[in-house]
Amino acid sequence: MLKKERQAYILRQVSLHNSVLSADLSAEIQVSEDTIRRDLNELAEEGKVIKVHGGALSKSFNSFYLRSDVYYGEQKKIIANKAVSLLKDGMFVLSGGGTTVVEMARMLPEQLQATFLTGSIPAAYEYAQHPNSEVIFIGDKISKKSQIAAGGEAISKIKSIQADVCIMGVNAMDVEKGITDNDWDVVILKKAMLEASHLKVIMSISEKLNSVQRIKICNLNQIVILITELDKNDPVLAPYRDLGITIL
Amino acid sequence: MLKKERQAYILRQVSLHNSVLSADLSAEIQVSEDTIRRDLNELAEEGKVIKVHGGALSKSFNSFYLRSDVYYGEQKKIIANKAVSLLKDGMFVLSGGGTTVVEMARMLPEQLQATFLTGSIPAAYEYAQHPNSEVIFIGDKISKKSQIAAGGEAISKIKSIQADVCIMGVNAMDVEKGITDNDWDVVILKKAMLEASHLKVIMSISEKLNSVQRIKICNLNQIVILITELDKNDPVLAPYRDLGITIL
DNA sequence: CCAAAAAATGCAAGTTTTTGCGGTTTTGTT
DNA sequence: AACAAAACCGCAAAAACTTGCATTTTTTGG
Repeated sequence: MLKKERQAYILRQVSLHNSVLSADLSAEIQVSEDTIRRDLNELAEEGKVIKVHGGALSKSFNSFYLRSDVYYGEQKKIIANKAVSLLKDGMFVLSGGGTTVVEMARMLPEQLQATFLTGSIPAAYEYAQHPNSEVIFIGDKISKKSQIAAGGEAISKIKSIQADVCIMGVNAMDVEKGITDNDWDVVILKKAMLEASHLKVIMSISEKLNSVQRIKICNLNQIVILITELDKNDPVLAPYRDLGITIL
Repeated sequence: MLKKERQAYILRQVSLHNSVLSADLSAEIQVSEDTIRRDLNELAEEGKVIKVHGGALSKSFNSFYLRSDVYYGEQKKIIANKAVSLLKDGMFVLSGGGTTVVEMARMLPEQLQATFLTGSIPAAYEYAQHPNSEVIFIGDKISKKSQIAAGGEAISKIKSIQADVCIMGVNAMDVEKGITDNDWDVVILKKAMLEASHLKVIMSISEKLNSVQRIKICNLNQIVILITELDKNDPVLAPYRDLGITIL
């Protein structure tokens, strides 16, 4: 096999799998690992691949795996935009505290006159910037990890109210296992929030779909509306639609 | 799986779920926890994540800074420095929400283990950044003007506690007229805060000395400690010292 | 076609990186 | 203060890399 052929084969494998191991290639092409290494080094010098210890990565690896926060930001803006459309004047909105919620808070239309209840410091801060809406902070001890008020005080306060809509981001969701999270305080809080509101809306970037974390918040059949950055007819969402959830 | 791939996976999990546990990752990727820990340390050194006991946190989630306009930054830093010296381990601190307080919150010594109660969003945010102190947010409707929780709920909550020290900035003070402000909500709140604490400390840049605003909070003889950016023996402060106030 | 030069390949020896493991220390919690 | 989990430390084995060199293959110029 010619050198050029071999390198072409390597490139194909890289673009196919996003990464290759020197040992694998060596076995596949039946040449010594040294040769593979030299090939990879050449390809790396030419800028065709990224050489790493043990093999090589595709150039597009960075955008594929190391999706920047900016990239997530775009998705979250799409979600936030859809969420905003649910809000009407006079509504009582129980709101969580994730980054998606903050994004939504920044996008509220000027004239909206709603009342937001939240226990999240960043979210409250953003809501407070809004000219026509009110913010009520549900106080308690602040959980450092998530910057939200968590504790019996907050829980009982939430339980005592009845909101029109509850909007929150989720950490993980799965058709089988429902909505899950890994922070005990947050779970308790979210449970209470969902119980306290009539219209239960959750927001999630599609990457979090079909993932599970340790502590369960609720089953999916409790959820009324699901917002992702995907088109509402995307096949990935089919199983959720089948559960009777409205997809936005 | 290549090391780089593994680290990329970790980064994705972190930015997706805001936090990860070493044990989880270890199980997911099927490598020893030691390896995960080494990865997390590397990523932390590169500034990609924040390493904590047991796992790591997303950098972006924990660092969206609240903008705070500091006009008299230097003077307020001097004041904040003096105020910090009053705080001791185990203290219950009732804290206001002005820029000076925020400045102070940023200057807390690492090891301080105190509990801060506040109704101010910016202040709570800063306190929450501190590694060893606790923050309890006193919730209520947020007054847009001052970014603090103001209302009957907050008042009655404050009245039900007994703090060691109350630290707040003031808007105007005068030997004759006492401490005054021009925002009704804030006045009510500050009154309650002063009543609820044993050691009453106020902070003010010297410019605000001998000025009066519309609504009265209290007389100066109630105040125990006054902190300004001036030297404690500055003649401007003489009338206040004569009232029996300790000048810092 | 041939021979010299150049390039490519494989191999061996030595070095570096990576990883997991046992034991100890630190940390956080109760 | 006590306990368990997590972090740290040092070590050792395995894998990967480097370098130098000998051998083979390809190229090139008569």
